[in-house]
Amino acid sequence: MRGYDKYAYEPFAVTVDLAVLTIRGGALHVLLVERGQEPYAGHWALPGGFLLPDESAETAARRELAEETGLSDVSGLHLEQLRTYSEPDRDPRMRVVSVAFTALLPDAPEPHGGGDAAQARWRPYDSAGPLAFDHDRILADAHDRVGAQLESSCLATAFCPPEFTLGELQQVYETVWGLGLDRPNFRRKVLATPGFVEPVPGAARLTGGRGKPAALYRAGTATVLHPPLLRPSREGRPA
Amino acid sequence: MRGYDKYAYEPFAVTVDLAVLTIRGGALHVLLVERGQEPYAGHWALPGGFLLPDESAETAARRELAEETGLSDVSGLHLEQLRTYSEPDRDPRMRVVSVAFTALLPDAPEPHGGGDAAQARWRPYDSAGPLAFDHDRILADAHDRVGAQLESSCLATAFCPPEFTLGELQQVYETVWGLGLDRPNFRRKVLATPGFVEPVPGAARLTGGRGKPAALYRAGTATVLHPPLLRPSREGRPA
DNA sequence: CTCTTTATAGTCGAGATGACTCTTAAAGGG
DNA sequence: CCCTTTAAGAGTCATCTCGACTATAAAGAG
Repeated sequence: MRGYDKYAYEPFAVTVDLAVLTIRGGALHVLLVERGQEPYAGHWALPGGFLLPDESAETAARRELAEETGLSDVSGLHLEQLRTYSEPDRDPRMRVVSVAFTALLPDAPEPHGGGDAAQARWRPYDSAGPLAFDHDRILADAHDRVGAQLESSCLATAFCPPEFTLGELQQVYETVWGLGLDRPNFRRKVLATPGFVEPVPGAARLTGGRGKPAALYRAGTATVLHPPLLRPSREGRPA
Repeated sequence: MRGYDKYAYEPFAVTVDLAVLTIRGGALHVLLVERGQEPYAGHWALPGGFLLPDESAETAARRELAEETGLSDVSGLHLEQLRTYSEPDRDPRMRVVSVAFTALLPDAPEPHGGGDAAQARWRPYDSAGPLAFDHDRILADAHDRVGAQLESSCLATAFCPPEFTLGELQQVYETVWGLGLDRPNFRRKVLATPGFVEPVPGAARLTGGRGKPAALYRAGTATVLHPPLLRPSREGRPA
């Protein structure tokens, strides 16, 4: 806060950018909007927008999320600050500082384009880029962060509907991490972690096709995983 | 980025705030500056300042760090973005969005007050508050983040001088976590993690007092701890 | 009915971890 | 000079965890 009254300070435009992730058909998807104006007209970008005068970045992010996804209730969705991007040349027109957020959605309703002309669409994460501005970097950072958080938090349930099977939960891990997990071991680990999931008493769901019906679970009260659910590392031990 | 040309956007003042942490005499300390002007004149605050027109937040943070600590070379110090604070009322004078950083220092030279009149001083973390603005919250968030990062990264060496003993490294963990660790187990764990530390060939240091001289180590090349060094949880297993 | 598919239960060994004990090498006091 | 104190570092041992794997149960397809 030094220099408040001593030096002139530069005014900046402040925006929020959202990396909205969901899982559709076993693949990680991200919500993108098509830009209608220069620069990057016709390119895809992460949804976002300017802070209003009386909004915090969190408030603005939640407002933008509601606008872009068309969901009526975004109050329960997982929204978390990622980091702030402030390189001087990240927007060719002017100095823009952007606070990026990650949002995780359980189901994936088609976005209805928000309130303006730009169309919005779910795109597979692997074929999302190249995006406008530095959004490729933001998206990659969001993926890294979410992948790391799956290890030590109960975040995975944010990708799942209110009631889900352990198979669905496992698919969240496999999809985000991009690798397969052993089903009995995953099950043992999840059930041994108090507060991660709690069984829905009598319910079982036909998973939509063949096979034995799976028991249903709800997200538990815990937020951190103790001990963590570590993803297998490539280098086990170079003894 | 929607609405760039459609809506007016509010200009914001953008600052950086720094939670500069070090360990002095077995206690966590934080660098504070005394405010000379209203609001909060006479209160202590985290060092920080406005972004210059052509600076990224990271560049500004490193510049402020050099100014506030008086260190000639801050290029090697650990500096990391924490999060951005943007509540509309966090500064009573105007709308200020602040990007907060954590910085970790090995040794603790007395700060020489920077280039302006405000005095700067190391304060014990436990008796640091109350601070100006929302800096208590920022400082607490920084402590949480650093504590969590000690578990899964090699960050602890950032608190240590270039050559250090395992006892000193352990004290970093104990100080930040606020609990005692078993020395042989800590030693075993650190040495079993490839790339965490590497021995300085023939060197041993008289630790300054009684006891067997300890071997010296340098920070290794690894950045992540696989597997992590978990802090003991209060609830071991309520079986 | 039989095969396939998916959920769930159980087994087994290697590795990691927590709680200890013991030895070694220095300083300091008498 | 000897003995105590202090801290480093080596080693032990039981337990827990985890990965790999096998087996059983419950559904649909043919």
